[in-house]
Amino acid sequence: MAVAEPRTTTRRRTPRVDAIRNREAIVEAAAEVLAEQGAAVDVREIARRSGVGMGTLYRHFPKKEDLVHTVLRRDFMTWAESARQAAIDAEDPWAALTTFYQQALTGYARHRAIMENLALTLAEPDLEGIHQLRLVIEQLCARACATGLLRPGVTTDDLLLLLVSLGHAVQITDECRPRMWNRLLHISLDGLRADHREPLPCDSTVAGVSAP
Amino acid sequence: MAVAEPRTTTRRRTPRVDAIRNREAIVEAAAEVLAEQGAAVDVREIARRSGVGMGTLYRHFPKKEDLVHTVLRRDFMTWAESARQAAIDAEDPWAALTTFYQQALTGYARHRAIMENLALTLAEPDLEGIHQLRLVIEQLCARACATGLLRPGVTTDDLLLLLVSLGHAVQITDECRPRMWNRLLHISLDGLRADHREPLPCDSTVAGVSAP
DNA sequence: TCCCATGCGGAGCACTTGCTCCGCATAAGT
DNA sequence: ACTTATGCGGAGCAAGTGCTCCGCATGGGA
Repeated sequence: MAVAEPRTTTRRRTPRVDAIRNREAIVEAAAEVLAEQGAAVDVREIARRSGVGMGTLYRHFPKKEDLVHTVLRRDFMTWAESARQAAIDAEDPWAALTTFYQQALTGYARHRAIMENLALTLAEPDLEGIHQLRLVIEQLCARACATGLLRPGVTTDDLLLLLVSLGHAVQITDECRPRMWNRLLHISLDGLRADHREPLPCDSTVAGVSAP
Repeated sequence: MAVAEPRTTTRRRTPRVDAIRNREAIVEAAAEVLAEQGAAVDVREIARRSGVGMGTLYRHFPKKEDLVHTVLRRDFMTWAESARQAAIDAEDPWAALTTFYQQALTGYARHRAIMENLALTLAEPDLEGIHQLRLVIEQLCARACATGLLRPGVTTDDLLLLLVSLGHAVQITDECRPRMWNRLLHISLDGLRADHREPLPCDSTVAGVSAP
């Protein structure tokens, strides 16, 4: 069964080399453009930058969404990987947490398409890379919590929402007031420390608002 | 000179009543739609809701931008006014600050067009309403600072950026995790209190990673 | 070298959206 | 009632964008 027919129905198993090259060029160009301009970009711009025609682009990625997802999965994976590494290298749990935010906000908050989709970490982390990132933050949270440095009751979702929130602040201030967000980060991190009088409101951690 | 010509060139000083009615209907409908869907909405939708034709809409507001600005000015003014009132009513400066954030995030973070434009408070507060809102926050900041409750070095811009940042968090979590942002607000407000060891980084540098 | 399955390019279609144009309706002054 | 400046409606234009179609080029097996 697994024997390939010799001549009549020669199914090619591997794509042609130019097709592979083109596919990579498309992803590369798309990554650039998505980082710069977000997912609302014109598909023609991606085709232009990758030196490829529309037909080629749409054969490799039948929907714009397919291309966007491919790129986002790749970039989120890269991010998660580097974040995990940085977290491992860090001396103590608290340093790991602060370093993570610093790195994330310095390096990835400029990636517009990533920031646009980061909110999905909270709703539906279906994209593989997003899930990986979530796992890293979960670990950071657990470690900082275990050492008693993190304010009791702070959850992974809190840290994620803070990331999304600050990511937006970075995008807003990036051009007109560079690194102004750094002050906000300090403020938020201090609010995350354990030395506070009152506990956090457990408002609706689990969709809490009482049902009608 | 100021005498109006009697019949040949009767310049009407006041517009026709139906024109006034239409204009108001347009603004009303636009305010609704902009709050729900943001400024990227189709102009036809506004015309439809206000029961008016495209021609009418574009005579009153030659550019879509004109209509949007008119609505935003109105809504920002309303917001600033109610915020000012609430701040005056508050018992102490800190309560005024927390109440402001609560009210802003509960009531105005759902206004999509307002949130989209709130970032302008930091860059170019040319819209009159935005400037008014900035003044309110300036007062809140000054009062809380004077009583020593606010962390030294915190500026009006910090409070504004926090507002923008949290506003985004509200929009993100509004549907899937209602009021989850409340926890983030508590964290941030605690970070704003005066009882912290280290001072805030004075804007740029700090941030560890050395400049080239 | 020859052949053809596989892949390529980009004009063009379908739809959206900001804005205009112009024939028709009517408020309001006489 | 009559007139007309003022205002109205909505079809339609122009530009942008996702996606398709089809004639042509070519990698790679023989």
